[in-house]
Amino acid sequence: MPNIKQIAEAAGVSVTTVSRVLNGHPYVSSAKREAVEEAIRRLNYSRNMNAVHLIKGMTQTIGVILPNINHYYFARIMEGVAKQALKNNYQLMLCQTGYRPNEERKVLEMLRNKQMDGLIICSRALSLRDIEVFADYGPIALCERVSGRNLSSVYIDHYASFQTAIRYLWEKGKRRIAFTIYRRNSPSSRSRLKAYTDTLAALGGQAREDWVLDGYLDWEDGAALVDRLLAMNERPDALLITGDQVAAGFILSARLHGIEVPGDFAVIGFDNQPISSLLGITTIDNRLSEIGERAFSIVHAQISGGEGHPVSEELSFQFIERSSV
Amino acid sequence: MPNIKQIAEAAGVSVTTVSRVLNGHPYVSSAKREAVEEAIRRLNYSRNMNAVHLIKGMTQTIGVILPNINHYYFARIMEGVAKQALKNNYQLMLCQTGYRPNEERKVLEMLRNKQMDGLIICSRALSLRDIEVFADYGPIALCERVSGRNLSSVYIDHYASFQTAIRYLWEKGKRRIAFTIYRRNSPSSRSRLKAYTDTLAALGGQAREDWVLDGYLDWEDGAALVDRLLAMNERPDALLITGDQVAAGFILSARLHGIEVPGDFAVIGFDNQPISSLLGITTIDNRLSEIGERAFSIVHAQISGGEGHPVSEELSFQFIERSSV
DNA sequence: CTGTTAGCGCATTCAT
DNA sequence: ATGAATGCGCTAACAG
Repeated sequence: MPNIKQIAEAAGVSVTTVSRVLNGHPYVSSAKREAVEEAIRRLNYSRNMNAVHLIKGMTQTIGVILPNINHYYFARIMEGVAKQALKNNYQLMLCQTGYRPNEERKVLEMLRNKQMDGLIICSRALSLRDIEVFADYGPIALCERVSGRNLSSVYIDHYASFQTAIRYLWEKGKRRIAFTIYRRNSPSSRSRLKAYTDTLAALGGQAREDWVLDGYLDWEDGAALVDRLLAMNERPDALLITGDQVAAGFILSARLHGIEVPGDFAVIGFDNQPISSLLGITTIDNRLSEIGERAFSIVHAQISGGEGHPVSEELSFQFIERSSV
Repeated sequence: MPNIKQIAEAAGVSVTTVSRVLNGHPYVSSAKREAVEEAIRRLNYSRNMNAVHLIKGMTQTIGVILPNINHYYFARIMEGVAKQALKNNYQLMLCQTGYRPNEERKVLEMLRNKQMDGLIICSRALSLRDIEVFADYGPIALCERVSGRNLSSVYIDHYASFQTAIRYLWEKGKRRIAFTIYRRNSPSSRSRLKAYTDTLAALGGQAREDWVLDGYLDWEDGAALVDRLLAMNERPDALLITGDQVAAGFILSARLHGIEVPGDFAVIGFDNQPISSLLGITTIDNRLSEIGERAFSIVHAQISGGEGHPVSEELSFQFIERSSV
């Protein structure tokens, strides 16, 4: 592969002039411009972007941390991020770290290394304190509510969405409400647990610790939920299921057991996945794609606009009433 | 951010020595090694990887081209790729190009640019001829059958899998077999169409052009398929549906219309997605995650092992009999 | 409008 | 075991 110097020689100009046409700068006579373009074509030249990255101190790349790309929640966020990245001519580093703190640290280190200009964290194992340290090296946005830190944030109000869902169930006459989550200590789970407790207390209902069901992430977990409920002495009459694929797994498995939704259990799902529409699951649209798009745009704006303060942006969820309650 | 020279000064050694401890080389006295490590810690030094990439002519990054990450098929392949990337300490550039030739070209250009050391193409719009040109700049693997070119390939024999499915339907007494695909001119669709024609001809059945249904990619497409079938004068009695989410969309929508599977239409899906298990869909496991893993490993081996010839690797599909036929 | 020159930060001969 | 010097390929003052 030839370099810029060889192109300069071949075209009979200086490297500066080559660099200028490469970067579309003005002040190049069309004669020289054409000579350079001809040399580039003839020698099959292509710029070595690593040299550009070195000298500019930037890579036009942002990283995305997520536990697993093969899950609707993350793939949908990523889709939104990628859409904006394409539009803004940015590259994406996909970092599937499986909630392993050390892998997350390696990615943060890449920000420091200048392999990426900014970072989006869809979900995390590390503490905010550990993450914030790296904000000195480039803008970081999280897909969760964060405040009082040098970190940007795009989020849905999970507390309010849970409150909405619980009140809806209550109005429909449900008094025995349980809910499922994946990780008990995730930020969203904490908000939801608090909403569960607060809202039922306000309504005069009962928030039961043994009705907080964790470890539910995917289709098969939803299917397994049926057995767990059947084994209970005291069964709930309504379920909030955080993730429509879990809700779908539950509903489809329930049918096989002769259990009816909403008859035996009312169900509210989350994310408004395509499957929820097909099964008539009442759900809450968390606007995942837009979260991804906004996260990208915020990070991108901070990279371009010379930093500025971190941004916090709340997107409003949407309650979608169908027929599972 | 300090650079290697400042660390050298702070530690009272030369930059060479710093570089040596950075890269874990031998022949450094422990006294100097510790001095360097201390200086690194004290000045909060981090290597600028762009300089390393420039001088080494490599980036420890491979790119992945796919049309859309928010689809089971691609997310599952990507999961496999990412698993191996993590294990081998490689970075992944996710390039969601939406079947736009120009975007695919930009990614190929990045290979030439030395922004990535190799490339995996999950699905494509460009011709093999256009792609092959770039194999001079780094190993490229496609997730489809390719031969006689300077390109590696990991694939399932779609011809054989279709043949298997059609014969199975035939044995079950089905004589009016239709099938759905997404893109009519994709390589896999061509194989499938040929298998459809050949196999039915061999069995003495009828391959009908109007029973080749294209444009079916996702859940809602499956749901829409119901209407399309109902509008037909002559209806098939069996469907091969390439993608379990499409099959699921069809089955769930069919139920709402009082149509029975397998009673009115037998269905065979593809990919062995979790939903197929929940709905009892007979399907063909295309081993997507392993395709991703193998694609990564092949590209990685070629990068490390100084090229060598392109590799072609066929993975065997698995027919999974359930209750939709 | 054009060219000379000086780095960007690092790895790596080649001496010693 | 260590260091001086060279260069990876490019951009951007600066000087004309």
